Amino acid sequence: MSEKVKNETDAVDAIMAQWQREKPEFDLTAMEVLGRLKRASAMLSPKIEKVFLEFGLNQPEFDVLATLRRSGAPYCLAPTELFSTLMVTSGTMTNRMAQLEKKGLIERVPNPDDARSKLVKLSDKGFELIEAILPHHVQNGLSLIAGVDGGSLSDLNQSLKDLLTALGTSEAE
Amino acid sequence: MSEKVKNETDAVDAIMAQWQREKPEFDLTAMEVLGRLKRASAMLSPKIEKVFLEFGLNQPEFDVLATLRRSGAPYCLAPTELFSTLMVTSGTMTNRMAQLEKKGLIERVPNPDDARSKLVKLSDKGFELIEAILPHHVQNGLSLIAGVDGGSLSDLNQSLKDLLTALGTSEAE
DNA sequence: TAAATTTATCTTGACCTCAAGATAAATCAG
DNA sequence: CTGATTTATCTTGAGGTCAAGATAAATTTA
Repeated sequence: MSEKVKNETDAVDAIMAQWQREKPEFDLTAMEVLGRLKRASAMLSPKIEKVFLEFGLNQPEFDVLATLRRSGAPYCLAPTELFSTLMVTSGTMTNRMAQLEKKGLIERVPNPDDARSKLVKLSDKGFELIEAILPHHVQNGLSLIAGVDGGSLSDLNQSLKDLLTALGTSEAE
Repeated sequence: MSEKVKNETDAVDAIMAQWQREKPEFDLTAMEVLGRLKRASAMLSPKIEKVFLEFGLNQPEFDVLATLRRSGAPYCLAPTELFSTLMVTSGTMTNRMAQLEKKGLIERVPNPDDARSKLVKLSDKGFELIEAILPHHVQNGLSLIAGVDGGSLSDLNQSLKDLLTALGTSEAE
């Protein structure tokens, strides 16, 4: 458990030391791990988005194209499925779709089963773009975690899975 | 390392299965762990902010008050120290300070050493509010991770620390 | 089948954030 | 000491998100 030999301190250690001094009566175990989780996510986000920006997409736009792409042919989903998968509101999805449609990366096609919605479909241009980005995105991810040894990474993955399971998951990338 | 017996699947497993089907040639190890990290953070944020909202603060406002509080008496910092600690821009900090000042939770006092800036100081009201919130915040954090067993949590904390160290940290809560 | 209800999406208004440029004080060069 | 540069902060304009309300189609009920 805590038999590792690493003595390096990160920014969260400094924060915890302050809290310990000011509020010694608090059990800080949760704040520590939750603080690290938040910080890690915050630091990684711009590094991940950087690749998308080089291809003219921001993170939200990439998320939509990636969700359509991994759904498999014909790369077509209902808006409801998209925004529930992506954990955003319907209004947010409306904006994103308008943006992507203007760029010609998706198309709205009539839903034969439900006239209240139009389906969202990856255009040829959108398909080609996401295909072009994906290898770079995957490689970028590998680079970002390259400094962490395999065992620690495997621990991290399993622990996060435990946490997500405990929370009861949902959302996408 | 991977000798645990848990077979539960989370949402990221489903996403990875789609990618595996569509893009079997990709090494998805990074996407998997980064996806879980992002998702865990996204799911936790509203649950953490909920406590602050009950006290009339949002997350950004809490962050400022908490940073001042843990800095210790006299609970007074320069804007630059605040926004670099909190990893936001100076303009964002300007807005937050205006908000908190309007609520009477902070005061701007002249900086004797540098007339370009005014120091930000927790007001009595601000101090009392953060003191009132903190126990609830700490308890809430403990509740949020209650479903994860101690060993997994300890692994998670250490792995995140490894990751943050590898990334080269910065920011606050 | 017509009214009531539910579902799927869009619209509106407000909030938070950032990047880039503007201001003003502090510090440095000569 | 004076102009040039750096530093600290604020202002402005644009983007992304959400909550709540508005629409309109689908479904249920009588």
